[in-house]
Amino acid sequence: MSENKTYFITTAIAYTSRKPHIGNNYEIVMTDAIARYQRMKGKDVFFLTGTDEHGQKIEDIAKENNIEPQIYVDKVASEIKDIADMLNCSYDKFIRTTEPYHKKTVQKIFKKLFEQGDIYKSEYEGKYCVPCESFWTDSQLVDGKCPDCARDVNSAKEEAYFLKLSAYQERLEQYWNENVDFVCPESRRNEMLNNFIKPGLKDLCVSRTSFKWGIPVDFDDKHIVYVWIDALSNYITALGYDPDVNSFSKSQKTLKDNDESELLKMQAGATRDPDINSFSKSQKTLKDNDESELLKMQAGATRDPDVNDFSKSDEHEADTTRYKKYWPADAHIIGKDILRFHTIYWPIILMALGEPLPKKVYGHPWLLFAESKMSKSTGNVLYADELVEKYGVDGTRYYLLASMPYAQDGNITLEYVTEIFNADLANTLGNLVNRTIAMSNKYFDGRVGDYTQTDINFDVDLKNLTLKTVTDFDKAITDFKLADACAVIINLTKNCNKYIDLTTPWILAKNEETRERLQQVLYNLSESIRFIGVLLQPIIPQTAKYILDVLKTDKRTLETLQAFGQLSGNVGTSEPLFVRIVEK
RNA sequence: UGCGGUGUAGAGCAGUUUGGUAGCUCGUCGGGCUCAUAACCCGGAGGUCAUAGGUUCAAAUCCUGUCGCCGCAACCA
Repeated sequence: MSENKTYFITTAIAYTSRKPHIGNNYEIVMTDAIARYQRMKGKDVFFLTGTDEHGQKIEDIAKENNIEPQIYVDKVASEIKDIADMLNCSYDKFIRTTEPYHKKTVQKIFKKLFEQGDIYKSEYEGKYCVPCESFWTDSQLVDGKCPDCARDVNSAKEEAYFLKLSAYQERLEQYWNENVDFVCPESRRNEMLNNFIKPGLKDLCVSRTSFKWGIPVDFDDKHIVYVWIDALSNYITALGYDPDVNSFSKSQKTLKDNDESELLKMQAGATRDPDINSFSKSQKTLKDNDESELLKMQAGATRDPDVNDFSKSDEHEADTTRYKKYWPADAHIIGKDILRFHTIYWPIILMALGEPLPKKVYGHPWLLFAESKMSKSTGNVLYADELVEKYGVDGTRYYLLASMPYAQDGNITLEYVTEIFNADLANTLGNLVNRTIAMSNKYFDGRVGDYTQTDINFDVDLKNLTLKTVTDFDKAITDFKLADACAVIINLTKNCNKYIDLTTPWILAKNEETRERLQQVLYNLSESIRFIGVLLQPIIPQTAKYILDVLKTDKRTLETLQAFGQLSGNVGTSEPLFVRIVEK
């Protein structure tokens, strides 16, 4: 196990056009589970999330509501952050693209790329719908007409800046070839490769003049930096990257390993407290965004400076220390729809800047509502707060993590969530903890005694499975297969339940001669439950803490799972972890 | 049309890389147990593995064709 090594993981930044639904929230929960696990492995983790707040759409929404875009995005960004907190996500920093340091750095990046010739001024040509004032691509047109208003479109030109992707074609291909696991899942990698890279890259339009709500190109301010350079750059601006400071001055030709980041490894000592977030987060339910809120904002047209407490690391990156320490990213966790931007455009932007490339990008699938895309207009949608209210934070987290496939779209309905909640959390896990703790108290006043190794098959099998679960879990979560990771734990839990039936402790309790055996049985169970509790920490942190608290153990690290038999002392008493939900 | 998926018991899925008696969860039926949250444990029923051919001693698994469904196709942030 590597110690004191950094691990930088990010979600995509969420677009602040509206309150996100549970399908949007899946990403941060998954990322949180990985981040928490990496902390358990002793990594110095930096977990970044945030919001993307610019663009035409937001400008339009703000106009419709007759408020300033900034007021609008403040509100939505705050909702997004509240949801992240509610779901107990242990991010280290929440970046907003409207923050001054981000804007300033993006302008510097744009300028640098322009000055070195990677960005050039040209004309954007496309189909233009005059009434809608929008450009469309051929593939967007519906029967050759504007997809919005179904009217005819004309060819039109607009002055714009372009990024020379074509110049980096070879280097990008080389990186892809030398890092076969740069993009996962594999099916998505093939899709990118066949559809975009192999046919050859076309230069990318990186500015707009059709709207104002964005970061102006500082040397040509009728142009606004279009989404790619603005949004993608968050991953480095959040760390304090500054193109004027030579962070990685040397060549980035060979990026296949992380020698450089090793060099930049943090000095000893600055490890993060893994429990810093586990319980203190607010469980407040979120108010629905209703119109009165918007009206209120219009009335008080000024921003409340206190509302904007977004950065847990209060200081806004004034230097590049953090950048040097954490970049390149170990993992970008993003939706499958934006893989292209993260696996083609983003690496090229970084190459142009002379910076190292991220090590891994995972394009996760979508969470569908009853087989169809979540959409507010059709009512096919669920929100995090509805689920948390019914299933609790951990019930919600568990469903998301346990039921999402690795490469294919997942599904959610209240029926499915209830099914999983009852089966895995209430019946299998909750009941196991409850019955075991109850027996410990009933038969031994909570004393677990000491570990006694036996040759009894039941004991040996349970112990072996318990130890194997640790490595299986590690493998699954390292591959980002959270559903497998959950299944591995539940499998152990089921086997613990079976162990109880095989060893029949209630019969052992009847005879004084079998009292010692009874103690062994309960010990083995409690110790296996300790393993379960430790491994559940990244998945359902509150419940895991509760379990470990009930066991009254401080053996909560991965190191304590290297050998079976470390539990000692007394256990406490337990309330049911999850109460079965009976629909009616 | 190109590319990538996908079609397995009532529902949701695994298995296909490295062919060898079809598996898991939920539901259902029967049994057991009573420490426990009407939970837990065991067993049964239920599948021509989309379809048509082919290779093979042997195919859900490899090859070819067909049909259905989904995603992506360069700027939809």
